[in-house]
Amino acid sequence: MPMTPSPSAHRDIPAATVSRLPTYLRALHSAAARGITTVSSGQLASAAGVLPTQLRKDLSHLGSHGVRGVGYNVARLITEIARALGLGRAWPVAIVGMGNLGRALAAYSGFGTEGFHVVAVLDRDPALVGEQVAGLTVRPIEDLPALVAELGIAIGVLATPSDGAQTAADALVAAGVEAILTFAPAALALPPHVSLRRVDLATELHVLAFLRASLSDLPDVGVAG
Amino acid sequence: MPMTPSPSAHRDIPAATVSRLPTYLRALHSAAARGITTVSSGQLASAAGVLPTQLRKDLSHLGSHGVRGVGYNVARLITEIARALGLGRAWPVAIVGMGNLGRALAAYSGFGTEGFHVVAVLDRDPALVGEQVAGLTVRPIEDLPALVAELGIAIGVLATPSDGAQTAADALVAAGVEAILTFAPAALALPPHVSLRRVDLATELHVLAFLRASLSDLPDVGVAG
DNA sequence: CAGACTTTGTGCAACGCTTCACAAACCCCT
DNA sequence: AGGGGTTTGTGAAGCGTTGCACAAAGTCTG
Repeated sequence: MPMTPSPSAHRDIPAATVSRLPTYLRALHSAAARGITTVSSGQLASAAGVLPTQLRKDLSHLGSHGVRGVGYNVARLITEIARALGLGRAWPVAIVGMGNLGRALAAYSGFGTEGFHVVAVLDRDPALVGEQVAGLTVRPIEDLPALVAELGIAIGVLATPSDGAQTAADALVAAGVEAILTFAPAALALPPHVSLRRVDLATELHVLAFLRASLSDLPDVGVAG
Repeated sequence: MPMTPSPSAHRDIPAATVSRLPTYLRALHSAAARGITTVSSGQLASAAGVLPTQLRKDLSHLGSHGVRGVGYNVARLITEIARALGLGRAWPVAIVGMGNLGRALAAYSGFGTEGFHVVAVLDRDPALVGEQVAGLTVRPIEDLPALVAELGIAIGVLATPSDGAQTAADALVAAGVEAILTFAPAALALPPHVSLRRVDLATELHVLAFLRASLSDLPDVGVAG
């Protein structure tokens, strides 16, 4: 079995590790921009807000190797992480739902790096169709199959209200999109081969309220000034 | 203060459970709105997208008790979860950074439920100060201490670019805010008593790219129609 | 009132992730 | 060339979370 002997650490990267790799990548880009060519696990870890041990264990899953006594080559590590994450190709993104959040996401600069590009914005509301948002014309949902085929859209972002989320998700899946990022606080039913990622702003606030409230319960902390 | 002896399961609720409670709460509100007064763990779990066992274990940390053979009383469970999360009081929120994202968050309806209210919006840029956003006047960062004292602000939301995030966070902490939700993709250094929660949109896209890419690597899935 | 049925609550095992401790490997200086 | 210092890579322990299996507890029917 060939199986590409050395650089085949593709799979079996723990999910927790994957979710930290983008942070490492950002810190590495920042270091490279400052002309730094080598970093130790301690430096990189503190830039990323994790422990050095965790960074090293994370990196060990990549098959990437640092140099003992020296550290990691910044440029090489950037390449390794980018490859592990599947970057290095273009990732055309479509955003469905052009309310406040959808507009902000369309204009958000964080969505325009590392190969991610918003190439289509859509809305169900005919009143919004045809408007210009972040340099793009708002299209109706019915255009999705054509847009996906034409632009190679690989990721769909749902910024619709909760009630429209399932319908919009179904439309994305029907059009061939297999990765969805949703901001709608609703449980979506999707085929198993579609990857889903949820960002729930209300939940984050609730968790913070819980943390803050249990803080106040504590006997002697944070009361006196 | 009486201290309410029996229902004091406040602390030692697992973090994973806390992060699911808001979802349950939302499903319960939806059920209540439809006139449903009793739900089984199976029904509620499927509405929330988790397994019934997990729902029951989560709920067991609340001290709340359902009725065997019947299920949970919707109204009572709403009260129990809300109390566990520290809801039932007002949570004034301040948003720092009035770029695209900050504006969208200020107008986002999901931030206006369950006692959460955006009561102040701020920006470092003098050109933005004085503008109206979502019915509020943009204030300069220097006003934070006065606003926190006056409005009882308990939660700060950071929607600034990465470079300004640490400064803005310091200003929030100095003003007395002890819970921060940040959208800036930067590692923040904060005093240990301040609760921090990060939402990183770029990371979510990267993770999706990884999931999508490993999907394509798979031998025989999703290729043929 | 008894027995069948339903649904909750929970001890326990399995799993994954994090952290520690330490050996292996490399550089640099003399 | 050798020794000291530094940093990586990883086995193993510790911890929290998930999922299972089953007993306990309640309702409903005859």
